[in-house]
Amino acid sequence: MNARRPYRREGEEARRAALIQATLDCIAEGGPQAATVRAIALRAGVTQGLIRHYFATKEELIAAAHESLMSRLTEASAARLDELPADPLARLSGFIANAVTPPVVDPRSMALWAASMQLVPRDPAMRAVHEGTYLAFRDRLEAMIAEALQAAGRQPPPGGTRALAIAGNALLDGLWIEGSLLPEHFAKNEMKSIAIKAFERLLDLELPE
Amino acid sequence: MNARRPYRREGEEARRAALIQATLDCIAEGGPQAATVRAIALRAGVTQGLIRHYFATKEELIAAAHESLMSRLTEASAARLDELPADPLARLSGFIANAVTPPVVDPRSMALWAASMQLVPRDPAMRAVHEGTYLAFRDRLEAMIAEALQAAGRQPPPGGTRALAIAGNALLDGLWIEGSLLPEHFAKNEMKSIAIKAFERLLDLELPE
DNA sequence: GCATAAATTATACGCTTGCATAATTGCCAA
DNA sequence: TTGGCAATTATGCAAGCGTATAATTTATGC
Repeated sequence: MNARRPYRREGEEARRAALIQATLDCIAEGGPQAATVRAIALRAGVTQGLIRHYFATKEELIAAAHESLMSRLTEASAARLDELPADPLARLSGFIANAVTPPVVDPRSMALWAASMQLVPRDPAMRAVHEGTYLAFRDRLEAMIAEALQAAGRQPPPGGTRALAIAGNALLDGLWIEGSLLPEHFAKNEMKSIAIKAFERLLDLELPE
Repeated sequence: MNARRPYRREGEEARRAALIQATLDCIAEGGPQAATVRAIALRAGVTQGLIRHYFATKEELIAAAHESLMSRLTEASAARLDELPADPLARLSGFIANAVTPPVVDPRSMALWAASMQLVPRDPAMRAVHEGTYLAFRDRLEAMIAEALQAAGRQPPPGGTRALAIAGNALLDGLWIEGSLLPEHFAKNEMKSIAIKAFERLLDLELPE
């Protein structure tokens, strides 16, 4: 006569958050195929039936997890913005350094990002999220570039700052990926110094730090 | 009394190649989870049992497919090198343009790349392949940068060309990703022009085209 | 305290998966 | 022409999957 497993009732929000967190952990650790309903439930400390109680389908849970991940990354980035100095040049420099060093550069985030990238081409919802976060980041970068140029008394190049923002964004993306994927190939502060020097040349500007 | 399905005997190499191709098609279309033994066999025009005859396990087939993909990309890149002009500046310019325009920029390649990126952190073999192809591409770029600088009579910046190659590689990677992922966000030749202008500023050099 | 509703566990079902193995067929050598 | 062997098909199996649903326990309001 095995006793039934005892349990505590948690609020809906807490349980949903725990399930989402467990889902992300599973994906980060073993890829999407490791994120089975049973594995997620086990990691969240509940039995598998409970998942159905909060998410009608597994697909729904995956989508919620992705949305949570992306908004968390966006929030983190926005929060950091407030911590940056007010001077436009130092501000841009800090923003760049932030994007290519831990904790933004991180194998786990990279794994999760790669997993969602895979869904973007065929899942419209995922695509919309990616589009939104990409443009938000790029627009933020473009604004900071414009302010930095203005502060230094420089003219934006012919064609405006759009091309600079696209290139700068691509540069940061690429460095983020390689820094996360092959961290031991780069010295301690190499990424930061490479990124800032590249932006200095890109913008024809001297950046602090 | 249904007749048994008729078949033709193919050489081992042809069948292996067909199975690998079918595997890549499946992954590109529906992600790794869509690459089931049955789906691959169906696409290759054989029955599922045959896969076991050529690959001891599905994992082995996946690894072979990944290796094939990567070496094909490397070969394609190397083949293009011969088609580039001899003049170092035009050569670098052509190399850059090539990296950010179709057929290199391509949603299918992007999907396959994302799928393998996911495996890099936990599969040592995948990691080794990624490391090798990344460094090969970067070294090639670094050599072309050095030649272009020399041809223009410029000195490499303090710290040498390593930093420039890392940054340039990251720039191309980032543009490749976004160009493949959100193609309709960029005008016809915008990627090419952005990439070349960015390199011009990065290297303080005028590039043709 | 007790009834009641909701949260959670427990169990089961049908399907798909990767893999094994037996049965057959196409092809080449003699 | 015809054996014989390897390539291929066909069939089956156990495990794991997502989902459905019934049974039970926790908490809450009266």
